[in-house]
Amino acid sequence: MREFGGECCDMRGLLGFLILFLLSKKPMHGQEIANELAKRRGEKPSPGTIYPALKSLKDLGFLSEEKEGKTITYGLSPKGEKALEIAKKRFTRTFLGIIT
Amino acid sequence: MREFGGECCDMRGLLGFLILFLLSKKPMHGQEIANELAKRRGEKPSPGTIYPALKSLKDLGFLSEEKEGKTITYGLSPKGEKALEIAKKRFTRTFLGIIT
DNA sequence: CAGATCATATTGGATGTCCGATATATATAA
DNA sequence: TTATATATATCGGACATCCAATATGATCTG
Repeated sequence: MREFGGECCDMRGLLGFLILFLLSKKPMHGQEIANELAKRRGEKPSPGTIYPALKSLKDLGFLSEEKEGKTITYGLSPKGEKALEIAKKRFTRTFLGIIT
Repeated sequence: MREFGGECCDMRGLLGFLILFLLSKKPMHGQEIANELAKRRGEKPSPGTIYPALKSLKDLGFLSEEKEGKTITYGLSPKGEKALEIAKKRFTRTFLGIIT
């Protein structure tokens, strides 16, 4: 049970969900997202984590992107917003009562 | 990204955490825990999921148990309560703002 | 134009998570 | 006693997650 062995409570499986949530607050590019996740998690996700995650979300049609020079600013597509709402409901039902 | 492919938002990596939380509310045996998880998740975890998870938590010294016939009622040990508090803090910091 | 820096991207692999199938033990029913 | 149901337990393996290392491309500075 990895989440209590010292690296308690990582976000296994919920990374995409967290990214969608963060992007719903404010459009960001990859590094900004990584930094924002670092604040929450305590550790900055590696490039090999963040970019494949973004690619997956993009492939699912959940992201809008705007390229400007070397940076790509991501936001939520309408499909992404819808997916986030559904995911939020499930997340809330599953973890209800834990956050007090 | 499995959590949006149709089986959105499973609890990957947070199963042990959820079990500790449930047991902090009320001591339960394996099947009760599985049923309680079913309510939250929508799907009942299989025996191959729930019992290894309980074993891990037990091996970590987080559970107290009381055997009575064929059922084993689990509760939290002092060590388990402490671990839950720490895990709750991390969870809250990570997912703050998502549950509205 | 080099050289440095930053953002993005890919890939290989170690590890973790969870399920299905199966097995054991206890209790209940016929 | 035999059959059935329920709770617990284990094992093998499919799949997912995430990181480290590395590579690509753009921007800036000397």
